[in-house]
Order: sequence, then structure tokens, then C-alpha cells
Amino acid sequence: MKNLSTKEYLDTFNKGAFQVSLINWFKSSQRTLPWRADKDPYKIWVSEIMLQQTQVDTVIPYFNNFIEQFPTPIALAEAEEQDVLKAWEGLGYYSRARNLQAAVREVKESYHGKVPEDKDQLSALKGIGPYTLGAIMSIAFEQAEPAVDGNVMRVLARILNINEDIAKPRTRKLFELIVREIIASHDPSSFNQGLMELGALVCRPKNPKCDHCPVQEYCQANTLAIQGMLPVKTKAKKQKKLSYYTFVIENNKGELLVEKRPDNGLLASLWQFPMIETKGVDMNMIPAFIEATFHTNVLTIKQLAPVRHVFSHLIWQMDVYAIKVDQLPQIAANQLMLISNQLSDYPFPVPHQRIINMLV
DNA sequence: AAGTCGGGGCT
DNA sequence: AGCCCAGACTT
Repeated sequence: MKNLSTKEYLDTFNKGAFQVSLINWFKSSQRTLPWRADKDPYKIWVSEIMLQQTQVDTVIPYFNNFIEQFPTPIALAEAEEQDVLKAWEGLGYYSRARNLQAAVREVKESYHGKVPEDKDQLSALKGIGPYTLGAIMSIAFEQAEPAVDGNVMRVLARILNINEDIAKPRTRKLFELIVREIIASHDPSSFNQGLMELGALVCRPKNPKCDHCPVQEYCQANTLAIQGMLPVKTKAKKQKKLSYYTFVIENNKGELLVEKRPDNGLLASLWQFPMIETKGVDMNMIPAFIEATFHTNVLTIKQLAPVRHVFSHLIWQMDVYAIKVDQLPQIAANQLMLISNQLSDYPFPVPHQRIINMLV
């Protein structure tokens, strides 16, 4: 049972009946979500970007605030990048925000601020990949395009007993071919959203609620009682651990030293307290290091609670020190001295937000 | 194809 | 502790 063709997977599949059951279930059981209030393609777009690798309950407050601040593509195009990142603060994958703003600037310049309905024009916009393209085309524009995300692959892997590795890029293409065969051309929006909603509410990764599934009778995994075996997915590698000394440096005016991260790479363009890798640096060298770097005198040094933060592919272990100095004559171009109540004007990643919370 | 890019929720 | 999540981009 490996590497079947699209047609073979669908050999005994009752497409029409499946569509009716799925769409009827979606229309009666869908959650009320803010991006479902209307069919504004911009709002659909923003929601789909935010929902990448991010749970619905996490996105809701960010989406509401974002649309209030940036209600149209033009408004977002004309905003300051730091304000956009501040609205994205804590949501993660910050290049999504950067790419989204670059894309609406393209929409403003090339399409008079109107989200294009053309598939190729939409696909060319930054941050719109295969999934998001299909989601916008089907949900906002009623076009029969596949929108294959993790939910769809899990649901269809179980229904059609597909045991190919969903971590492989080419497996997503197989699912796109299958969806092209079975999508309901009269209501592609409800069909695609129905697959995803089913994955989120019923056909969950663990403990799927098969007894309440509207398409149970079409599901091979249910018939064979192998729901727990599907989908097949190879394991991710373990995260690399990185240890840092992190410095909350306060001068004699009560100002704190913060710095802006580079505009590419991890947590690009966000702000942080200065950090250095602990590797090979003894904690006893910290005062001398601070004094040599900033040409200042260390008055007091106090260790705060350590902060541990897990990313997808690495782990930060931060030893945090609050350091009082008399003054800071030398700071770099990417650094600022701020009083504590100014910190909320700048976007900080979560591990540094935790430090800010320890200061009050 | 593999690596990079966040953060939270669930078990 | 590990896995999951309405993935896209870079190399």
C-alpha cells in the first residue's frame, strides 16, 4: 500500500456524497470567527498569514487589533514597520509581518490597493505560498483551488488511508492533486474550510472524535481502526541549546540600555536587552566586560531569575543580570537608553518580555 | 530536500 | 518532554 496514484487513492471514494456531508456539517457546526464576518479578501489574507503554524485561539485577539489598526491594504502599506511589528509582538515568525507589509505595498502600487483576484498575481506576492494562495482564492473569491495545510493532510490521510510522509514537501503536492479531484466546485470555500474545521474540531491529531464525525462512513482509517497510525510524519530534530548572559543595564538616570536586532535572521528588527553567549566567558568577568565595552563604572550587579525559551529549532538559556552603572558614554547606533515605561513602545520577543515583566 | 523562522497549547 | 498547529522562504 505505497505510492499509489491519485486515481488509485480515489478508486472507491464517493466524492459527491462526501462533499454534501462535509459542507452541510461545516455550515451548521463552524465556529464564529472574526475573519468569517465578511468576505473582505484583505481580512481573509491577514487571517491566513496569522494562522500559519498558529492556533485559532492565539490569533483572534491579534487579528482584531491588527484590523483595527490597519483596516485596509493602503493603511498597512503606509504604516511604520516598527508599528506593524509591535502589533505582531508575541505572535512569532515575524517575517510574516514584514512580508505582508511588503505585499500590501505591492498591492497599493500595482493594483490600486485592491487585492488581485488573479491567481498568478496573488501568488507573486510575498508571503503567499501554495496554501495561502488556495485559501484566499477559495474563501474570498470562490475559486476551486486546493488549500492544503496540516489539517487537510491529516484528515485526508485518514479518510483515504494515505501513509506517505506528510513532512516531505512532495507529499503536499499529492494532496493538492487529490483535492483538485474531490473539491466541490459549487462551494470550494465551504469545502476547504470544512476540511480544516473538521481537522481542528473532530479529526484531531490525538483522540479524534470519530463517533461525532460527519464523514465517518467514508473514512478508511475508521473502518480499519488505524486512526492512531495516520498521518505518517517523520520526527523533527532536537533543538540546539544556546546559553547567554543577558544584561539589564541601568544608568544613573534610571534609563535602561536596549538594542535593535539585525533586520534579518532570528527575531529580525525586534528589540532586546544586550546578550552575549556564555561559552567561554566566566561570570566573574562580567563587570570588567561591561566597563571595557561601555567605558563606564559598574556600581552594583544582581542576578535575576534565569529565562529559558524554546524555539522551533533552538533553546535559549539566559542568565540575567541587573547592572547599575554611573553613566554610559558609549553606546552603538542600534542602541537606545529608555526609561522603563518607554519599553512598551518597542516590539520585544517573548523571552525579553519576560525580563521586562520581572522589572516591575 | 533540508534548514530557518516563534510561540503557545496539549498530552 | 515531545508533538501539534489554517506554512513560506532560503540555500
